[in-house]
Parts: sequence; C-alpha cells; structure tokens
Amino acid sequence: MEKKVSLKDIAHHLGVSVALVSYVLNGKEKQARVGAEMAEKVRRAARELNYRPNLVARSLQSGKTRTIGLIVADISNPFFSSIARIIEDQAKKLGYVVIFGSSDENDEKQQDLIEVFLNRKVDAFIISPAVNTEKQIISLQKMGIPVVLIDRYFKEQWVDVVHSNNHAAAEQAVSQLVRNGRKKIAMVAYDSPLQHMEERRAGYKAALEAGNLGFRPEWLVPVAYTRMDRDVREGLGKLLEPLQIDAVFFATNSLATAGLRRINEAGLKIPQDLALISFDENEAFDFFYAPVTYISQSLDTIGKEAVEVVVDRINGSRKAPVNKIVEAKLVVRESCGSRK
Amino acid sequence: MEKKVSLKDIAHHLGVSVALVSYVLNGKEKQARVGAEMAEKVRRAARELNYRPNLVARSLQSGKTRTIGLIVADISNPFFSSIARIIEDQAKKLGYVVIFGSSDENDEKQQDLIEVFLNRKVDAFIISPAVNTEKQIISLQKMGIPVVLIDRYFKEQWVDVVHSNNHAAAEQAVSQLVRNGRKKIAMVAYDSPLQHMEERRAGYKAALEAGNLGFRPEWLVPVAYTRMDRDVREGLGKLLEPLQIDAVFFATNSLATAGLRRINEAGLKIPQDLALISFDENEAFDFFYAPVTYISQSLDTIGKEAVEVVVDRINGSRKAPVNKIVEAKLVVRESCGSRK
DNA sequence: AATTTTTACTTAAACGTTTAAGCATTTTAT
DNA sequence: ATAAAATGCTTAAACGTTTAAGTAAAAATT
Repeated sequence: MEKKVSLKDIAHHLGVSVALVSYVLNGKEKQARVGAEMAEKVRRAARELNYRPNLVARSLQSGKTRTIGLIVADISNPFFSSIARIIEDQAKKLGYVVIFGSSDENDEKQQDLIEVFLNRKVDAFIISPAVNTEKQIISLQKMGIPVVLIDRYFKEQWVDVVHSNNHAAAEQAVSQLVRNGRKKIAMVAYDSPLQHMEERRAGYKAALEAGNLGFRPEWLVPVAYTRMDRDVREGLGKLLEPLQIDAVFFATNSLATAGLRRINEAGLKIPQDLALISFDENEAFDFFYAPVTYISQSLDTIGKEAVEVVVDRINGSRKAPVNKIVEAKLVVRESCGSRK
Repeated sequence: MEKKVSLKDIAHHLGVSVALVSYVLNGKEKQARVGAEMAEKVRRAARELNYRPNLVARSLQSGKTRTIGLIVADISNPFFSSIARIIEDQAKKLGYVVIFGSSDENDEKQQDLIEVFLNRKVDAFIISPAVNTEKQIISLQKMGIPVVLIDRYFKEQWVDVVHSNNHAAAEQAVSQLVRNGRKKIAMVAYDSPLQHMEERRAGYKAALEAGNLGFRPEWLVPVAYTRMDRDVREGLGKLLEPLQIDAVFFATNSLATAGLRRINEAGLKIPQDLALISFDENEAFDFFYAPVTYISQSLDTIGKEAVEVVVDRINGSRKAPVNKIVEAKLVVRESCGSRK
C-alpha cells in the first residue's frame, strides 16, 4: 500500500517550498525563475517518489475539471454507444474525460443527471435531449455552462447543435422508394415534437408530394417512446394485416428492428411484398435476408464536431451559435427493392 | 449568468459561520447542537439562494470522489455498452457516477486510462482487462484501490472477479451440436491467454471428448484481437472452401458476426450445410434467416454484482476475495440445426 | 451562591493545488 | 562605489468543503 505523494512531500524531501515544486512540475520554471539544477532535482524527486498530481485539488483551485458530461437516451443503444466511443476518443485527445448517463427519454431523469453532473462541476455537456427539456438546456446556458446538442434539437436555434440533414436524408430515402415504384409508403416514427423527428416526417411528406402520392395520415404510424414495442406491433400491424401498404420508412434503427420483428411475424417477403428503409445503421440490417437499406449518419463527424465545439466554448474561443449540419448518406441495398 | 453559491455565501447572508451552515446542510445539526430555528433559517437560505454543494471540494476534503472508473475493450461493442448501462444504473442507485474508457485490447492504452482515472481519484475500478495487464491490476491493488474484473480474468485468483461459468456454458453449447449429430465441429476463438477464453476453449474440447469426437487442432481457428476481421476471413475461410466441417462454435459475438459474413460469402446454408452457435448475444442474431443459437450471459447480474462488490470494497465491508460465477444459459434456435 | 452541565455557536486547520507578491542575494550598469 | 536589475527562492492566500476543538452564555445541579 504505497502512500500518496503530494507536492508537499516532494518539498519536504528536498527542503524547499511547495510553490517551487509546483512551478517546476508545471513547466513554469522560466517565469518563476527557478534555478536549472534545482529544477532538475525536483523533477528527479517527483519521478523517484512517483508523484501523481491530484486532479481533484487542481480542479478546486482552477474551477475546471476537464470533464464532459454526456447524456443520451440509452447508452446501450448502438447508435449512442457508437457516438459515445467517438466522443470518448476525441475528448481524450483534448485532455478531457467523459462521464455519462442515460435519460431513458425521461425529462426528470435528465434533470437528475444534469444536477448530479453540475454538482460534480463538469466543464460542459453534450446532450441528446429528451422531449420537453428546453428549460433545462436554457437553464444551463444561463449558468454559463457550455452545452452542445447532438442528434436531436429544438425548433429555435439558441444553443449549439450538431446534427444530420434530417429532412433531406429522409426525403432522399423516401424518394428512392417512390422511384422504385412504391405507391403506398408508410412511415413509422416517434410522436416526438423534437425537431429531428419533425424533419424526418417532413422529409417523408415532401417526398410523397414530389412523387404525387399525397400524404395519408393513417400511414404515419406514431410511436410513443415509453411504449415503443407495443405501438410498433399494433400500429404497424394494422397496416400489415391485411396488407395495405407496399413500403415502410422507419425513423430510427430501434423502430426498424421492432418493425422487422412484426413484419417477420406477418410472414411478409422483403422486398417483394414490402420495401423498407431505415434511418440509422444497425449491424442487424446486414444479416437480414434482404439487407436493409438505411440512412447512414456520420457518427464520426457528429461526435468529433460536438467535442470540438464544446471545448472551444469552454476555452471561450468561438462566439457565434453553432449549427453544424452533417451530411447523411443513403446506403442502398436489397430491402428497398427496385422491382427490376 | 447566475453566481455560484457556496457555504460562505450562505454564511455571510445570515451572518453566521460557515461551519454552522455545513453542519445543518449535512444533517448533523443534532451532533453539532444547532438551534432549531437557526437550522430552519439555514435551510431556507440554501433553498432560496439555490445552493449546490461543490462535490469537487468535498472530494478533496474527504478523499472520496464517489466515482467508479470503468474500462472495457470498446464501449461501442454491444456487449460492453449493455453492461455499461447496467453498471451506470446500479452505480447511480448507490450514489456513484461512472467514467469510462476503451482500451481497444491494448495494454498500453489500458495503462493510460488507469493513470488518467487515478489522477482523478476514482474510488474504484471495474475492468474487463486486456491481455497482459496483470501487473497493472496488481499495482492498483497494492495502492489499495478496489478493483473488480468482469467478464475476463486471470489464472490466479487474487482479485475480485465476476464472470460467467465459461467452461460449462461452452461445453453445453458444443454438446448441443454433438447431440444434433454434428461430427466436425470447429471453434473460432481469440488466441488470448485470458482465462475466460481458455475456459471457453477448454469447454469446447471437453464436449468433443465427451462426444468421442477428439480434438483436431486445425479446427480451432485462432484470431488475434488486432487482426480480427482478417483472421476470421482467412482462418475460417480455409475450413469453409472447400467445406471440411459441419458446425462452428464462436467464442464471442464479434467473432460470430465476422464469421457469419464469411459464411454468407461462401454461400453456405445454415443449418443444413453448417450448424452454428455463438457465445454472447447480438441483436443481429435474431434477424439472420436461421436465428442464431447463442449463450446468453446474464449481463444484468454481472453488472449489478460488480458494482455491489466494488462499493463494498470501498466501504471496507467484505474481506474475502470474491469470485462470483454467474450462470449463462443456452438459447437454442434454428442455427444449431437438429436435422430432424 | 457556586459549580457543573448543556446549549448554541465560532475558530481554525486540513485536503492538494496554483500563483501573486515579497524578500534576500547576487549580478550588472553607471 | 552605489544604484538598479536580475536571480532564486519563500510566504501566504485562495478554491469550497468538513470537523475537531474551543468558548461564552444559559440552564441545571448542588
């Protein structure tokens, strides 16, 4: 059980002041005019005693923890864990550490997490916000804590956000279905008022208009976050048995996997009976008998950019609000079935 | 931009000492014999000024951060992100927060992470260790920092560990293949000396013996962590084209998905041409045309238990080394194909 | 009435850093 | 030879808590 070594221990050991040691170990020997040989002695002692700076103490003094709080809906969702990985790497590169929490799409849980993280003095937040949490974000901003939203965002642009071009990507996906001759295209989407979802729905409608298909409300299956499985089973089920549609567009990968289960149950053949496309990636899509066409968001870009923006904010560089839009691309595979 | 409120601010505001305020807000008014009305005044002031304790300062004073460092191979791997979620929840319940890092199976990266976390004074570690990192773990123990290993472990039992019954589970899986009439059963496993992998291999061999099949080294495909895709493609490929086996057992879900891709390329039909079983779950297994039989580890139990053990260690309760073995169960589906 | 006990607070040190300011020496400039 | 500047350190305060020890006044005991 080795003792913790502090600056004081080194100072004692050498018979000098704590300040002297601190200056040297922080590379401020020049400014502080520490003698060359003394500096060397200090460095050697630090090495020999195996000194490790206590970052808690440093944080108390500096007011900075070099910690970023990451809040997502569910870290076990591959979408979020993938992005968490990118954020972790980028943060580490910049000398930051990430603490994370899952909100389960619940505004109270999110508020809880924010408070816990605030008490721990995170320097900034990266949040994929739950529904109805604008005030939470605003409140953080009022406190002067940098926040960057990822993936999801609110209507008005008063906070930094990094997201995909949801409208265009959704429109492109649905257009692909139209181009492939589908006329009765449904969409399964969360009933969320969050802007990313609004835009995916809007993109869907726009593509229908463009294809002269007209939007039919009964083909837009609304799903509540809290009853995801049930809503998909029942809502989509109604359109499948008997089969009233010839294509489905899923607004997220979790909706798609739930939907695929239901489709399999109904015994439908993809893409013959039904064409489909999903927003977001999922390894499972590769192994479906008709590999699923999907919209690939650049998690890499989103994660990296989010960290960069938030660190710039911490450092006070960057003034204007950031609204970084990342291109998503359609990966076309069998499931969207051109009936050639 | 609201000012940060400290105990001192409240004390000033009421014209009392900081200590008084601290006692009250920590519920120590009885021991400290603070007057009832004064206590009330303090609480009210705290509420009105919106006081939030600075946990950094508290940590410096107490030497405890109520933070657990979680190190896994890759947080974006569904196995680890699922367990991370469980750990997060359980930790939160006990008043802890989790900071995480991915080692990428690399001992130096793992050492890096440990050092970063140590400097930040995490109270304990939960680690799924990379190969060749015994000394790192031993060193933590010498420092008196609690560590619990999950999933992976070393030969000698000198550190707390929570893991599945790898040997038995693997044996059970392979036995299932034997029972279903398979005679030429291969295994794809990491060439890792880590004990969990050793045991999975040993379980495979034991089942072969028990089935009087005999172990053939060329059917045990070794995969290096650093060249996973290549090794699976080439190593397994050799056995598939031309087809020399009638079943494969994959030692992890990542190996299985890589293997499935190769199997699809070879145009083999599951389970007719080849039966298969994987260790670990993966959503993709559900969507394979022949749903994949797999060994389901109880991530829930592993995660919860790990947190509990580690928190007990922090609190000094629990003295004997913990070696918690969690039952894994075989989920039988089409891919292991009884040729009925 | 004098002593002890209890009550209701305050003082002060400590946790491990950082950093402005201070103070002898020594060196350089005049 | 003296003043000014440079060198090489130290002192001390601060960050926001916690908590042992101290103190003065009021209440209880003798």
